[in-house]
Amino acid sequence: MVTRSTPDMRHTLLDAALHVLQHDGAAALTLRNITERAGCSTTGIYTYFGGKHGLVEAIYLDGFESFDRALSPFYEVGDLLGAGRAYRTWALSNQMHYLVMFGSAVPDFEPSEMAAVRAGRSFVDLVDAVRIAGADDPETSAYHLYATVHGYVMLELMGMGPVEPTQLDRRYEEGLRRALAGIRPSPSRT
Amino acid sequence: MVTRSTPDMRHTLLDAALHVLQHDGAAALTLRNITERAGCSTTGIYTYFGGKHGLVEAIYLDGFESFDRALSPFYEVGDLLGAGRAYRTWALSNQMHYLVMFGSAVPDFEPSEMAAVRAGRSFVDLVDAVRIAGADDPETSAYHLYATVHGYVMLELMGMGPVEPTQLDRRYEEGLRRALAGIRPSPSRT
DNA sequence: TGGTTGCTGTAACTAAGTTATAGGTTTATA
DNA sequence: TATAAACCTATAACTTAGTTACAGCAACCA
Repeated sequence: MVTRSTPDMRHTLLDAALHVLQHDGAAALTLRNITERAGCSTTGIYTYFGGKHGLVEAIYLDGFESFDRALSPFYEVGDLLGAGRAYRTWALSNQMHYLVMFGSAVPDFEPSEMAAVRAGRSFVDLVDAVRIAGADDPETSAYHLYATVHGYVMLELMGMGPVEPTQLDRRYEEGLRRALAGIRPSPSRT
Repeated sequence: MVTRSTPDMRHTLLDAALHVLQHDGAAALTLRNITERAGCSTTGIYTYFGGKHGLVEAIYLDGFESFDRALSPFYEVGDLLGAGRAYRTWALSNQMHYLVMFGSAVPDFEPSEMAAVRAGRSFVDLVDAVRIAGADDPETSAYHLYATVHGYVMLELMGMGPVEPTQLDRRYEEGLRRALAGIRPSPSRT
């Protein structure tokens, strides 16, 4: 029984794709795996996303939306330490998602101009937060913070750091401390 | 005319693979593209590497060898600033190679235990260099330096940083300065 | 010189992204 | 309400990629 397009077939497909991605990895992100889970044929991907590239771009954009929702509460109050912790928490909870956004998990994927601009907005939010926190050079400090946490998270996701979770926690806290130390003129200021 | 196995057919294949990877990207790294360039059939990949996974692992290992050769002159004299610059230079000269090693450019690839250990040796060398440079806690400081430069390089390779090359240069120098500032007890020491 | 070993190419198999086509369902219009 | 247009959907086929079966041939050894 096929009724006229479930109004949220697009959501169903995107959810299925995210489930496959998170549970079985980027290599298993095939149209047939996704559509089998979503309960339609591969044609659905073309109807709603124009193909696999469009689907991956939807994943990419959805990731930045979710990411921003996780960080904005901290940004709004200029809590850079909290934001840094939330950054890693989100990445560890959405490992494959993170690698689609920041790694090259889907080899032939490159975000469109529109998507890249959207992704850049997350950085603009960070710059504002760093400005609120009182940095001398918000752009440079924000980029430094961004690059540092990204480096820690990528190494952890790729399994290239220490293996014990507690040591990873400690290392990341130390990394945050050092990266933030360079931001305020006097680190002891409240 | 087919003579008995050219003694360096393995090298020929690896070179061809690196050429395809660097010029056409990870998505174009297909057995047929590689073997067409190397002048043999796809069977050669199975003879010398056991399949595509083995070939990618060879690329992975070759990358760390080349990487270490680029950094060791600086490590030996404890020149962390020079090593940091050489790190980025190597990554920018071998972008796709870097993404195979540190990104997830080949989605289903995971290095073997042996290969992961070999990759870890590069970090051990860095720890030694940081110790020579006089850090209080070489392990932690080395990991921080590692994560920071990796973060900067990954953002640059993924096109998620500023676009002007001179600004990327300046940003990276500033990142190095900040990351190194936390290493020596007194940054003004010669 | 004859046998063994190992490398090589051809061709076929399976899986994945994509597209053509036909059929059916909803919406709009007369 | 009847008809037409638009849209969605599934089936099936096409292309490409990783892999394997198989047969042939070159090098080495006794």
